[in-house]
Amino acid sequence: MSGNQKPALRFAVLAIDVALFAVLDRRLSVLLIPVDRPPHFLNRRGLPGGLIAPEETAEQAVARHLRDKAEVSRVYVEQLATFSGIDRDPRGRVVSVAYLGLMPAEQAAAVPLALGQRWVPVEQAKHLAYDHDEILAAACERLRARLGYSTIARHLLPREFTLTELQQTYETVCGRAFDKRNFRKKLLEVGIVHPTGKMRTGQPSRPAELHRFAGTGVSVIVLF
Amino acid sequence: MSGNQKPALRFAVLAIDVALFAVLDRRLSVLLIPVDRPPHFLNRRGLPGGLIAPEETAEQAVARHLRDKAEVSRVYVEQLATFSGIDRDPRGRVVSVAYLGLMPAEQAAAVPLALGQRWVPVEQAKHLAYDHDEILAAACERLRARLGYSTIARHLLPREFTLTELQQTYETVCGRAFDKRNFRKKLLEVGIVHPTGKMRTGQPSRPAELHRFAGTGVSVIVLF
DNA sequence: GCAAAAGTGTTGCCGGTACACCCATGC
DNA sequence: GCATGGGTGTACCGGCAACACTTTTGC
Repeated sequence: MSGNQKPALRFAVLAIDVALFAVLDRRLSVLLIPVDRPPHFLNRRGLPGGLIAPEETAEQAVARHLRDKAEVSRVYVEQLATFSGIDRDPRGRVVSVAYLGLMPAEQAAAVPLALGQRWVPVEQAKHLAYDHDEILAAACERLRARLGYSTIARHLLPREFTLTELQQTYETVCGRAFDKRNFRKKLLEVGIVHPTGKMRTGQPSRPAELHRFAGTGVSVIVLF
Repeated sequence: MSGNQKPALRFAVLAIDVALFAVLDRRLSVLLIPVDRPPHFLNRRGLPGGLIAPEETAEQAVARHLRDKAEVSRVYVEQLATFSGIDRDPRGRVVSVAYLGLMPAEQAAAVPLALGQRWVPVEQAKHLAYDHDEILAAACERLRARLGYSTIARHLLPREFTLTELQQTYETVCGRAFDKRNFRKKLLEVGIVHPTGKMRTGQPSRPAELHRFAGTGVSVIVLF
């Protein structure tokens, strides 16, 4: 381990893994794929991922693997952390750059399940293969934190949404309730969402006004 | 840049880079080493770093390179982000896990400069080799942010310090002044620092009481 | 005794939180 | 007309920011 080791220019095996979240049925859920790699992992589940090719960035690898393996495209992702534990993959040394991804519920519902992949509520996503428990825990923690000081929630919702839907998204991810009046006041006066004038009708209740996030992309704010 | 380069660098090589900070002479400074790699980088400077060996984690690689190259040991480091731009190293594909490191001023002053390495105020650390400008910018931003909601500042100070030294450290990193009474009140009532009873004498002014950070390690708080 | 930095409390204001009722629609 | 969720305003309280003078030492 000390400096008298010859610089090892051998191939590094570099991978990406993605904790892709959606709020489904009022639960924070993560997309898991089947893992069956005898002798170490039999009938387990894990996060989607794969190797980084020699001529692509980690971000491009994320997009490629989500497209090819999960038939998922146009998702928001951001880098989480890199996991370099020596034995994280028992087959050999694999260093993984982990990403946090988000999807609106409707888009998540349209993800094909033919490949055995499933949306699983995070509290049930335990005993994953490799070190994916650890990656998932880091991703959850990061998501919860970012919700409070960024507009990242926009990527968990469709373009237009009601304020109740927005609030429920926050409540589901953060695991606690917010006061309806304070929540609306805050988001509107900070100016990160604004009303469209359109109404959502068809429910057996008073119609709700549809809103949109202001601007594009994720910006930094202070919400709570 | 593509696969037709020489074999040793044909696929991704994994490296670490460290933005190692210290507050010296009331300036936030970063440790830079000389970079002389014809034909791309002549007489430039860059962050210390090096390759990750096959049997060590990224954290171990950081410790090893700092020890071997900069003769620096026992520093606090935390992972920053991974940089995987395809052309970030013109010699070939190198993916780098970047780290943020911190040192107390006295320890930084004791770092040997024989190897050409220098502590450089961050505002003068421009035009670095590779993508190190980008890494350094990310590190500065992260350091400033973490100062406000963690006790990370403990690693920029010696074990015992005066409240004025602590405040100056915050002011230097954040680039703005704080009110003396409010600053002390906050840090003391939150309980992250506590007085030792010892005094620092020898200056031509009233002696100041020495303080310590409570507990060990970095914890999460809200300061401002 | 003078220069230099240490130490110490109070007040006003703003923002966060707690809280309850009427409204519009589908059936 | 009734069930369901949508939408709205106020009052209190606590935390943050602004602010100036006295104290202790070295020289």
